[in-house]
Amino acid sequence: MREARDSAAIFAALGDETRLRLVARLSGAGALSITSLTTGTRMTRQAITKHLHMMQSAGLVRGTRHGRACLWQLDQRRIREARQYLDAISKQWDDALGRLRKFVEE
Amino acid sequence: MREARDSAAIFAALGDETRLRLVARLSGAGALSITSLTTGTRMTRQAITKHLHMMQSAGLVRGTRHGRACLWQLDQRRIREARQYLDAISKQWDDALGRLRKFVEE
DNA sequence: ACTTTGGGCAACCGAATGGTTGCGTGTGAG
DNA sequence: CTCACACGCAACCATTCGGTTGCCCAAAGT
Repeated sequence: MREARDSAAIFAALGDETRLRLVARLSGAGALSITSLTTGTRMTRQAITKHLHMMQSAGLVRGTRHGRACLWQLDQRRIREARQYLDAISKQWDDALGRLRKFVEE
Repeated sequence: MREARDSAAIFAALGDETRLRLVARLSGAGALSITSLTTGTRMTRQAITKHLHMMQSAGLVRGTRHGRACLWQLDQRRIREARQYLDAISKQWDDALGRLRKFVEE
């Protein structure tokens, strides 16, 4: 199984309501600037910036300067990694249930 | 899409190395007591207890008293919910890419 | 009956989190 | 050129988090 530390970082990055909303928004819009991401959040631009940097250090998102704006977009690979981790957990769980059933039957 | 708050709680519960290890262990073993979960962690039993309670309040895990031991096991539904959330994000992302491509082509 | 063993509760602690404000800076629009 | 706009940086704050210690309780083992 994948290293627990890295996966934990991804999940931690997703484990905040504000950040999850940002991810949802980015997943539908492609790339957005910080100020446009700030509108509708009743939070400061700095708060959003912090969240974005946090997600970037987790590899969930990346931002590129474009003129005087800074456009941020998802990096979908990490999302896939997280999905795979959950898949592995589910599979292991199912296997364990299967073994248990087999054990009970014998 | 599902309420962001609940999903964030699930991801937050998964977003810690210790807890993720507990989940991995529980997914393979079925049901374990607190002390048996503590062995091999170089942490106090109380720390593990706190993590378990935290995960329980997120719906990830549930514990039932059994004699003087307390057995904890995964609740796989929340893991599925988390997977579905990530699936939705991925799908939305793919759709957005598709629209972008279409837009560029026209 | 006495002692181990598995666990709960509460207080305490340092460090990280989530958020704000204030100020400085480069870029682009008018 | 000038000014507004989008952003970065740093300090600061309250709260939460991850973890420990100490004490106590009840269930089992001997």
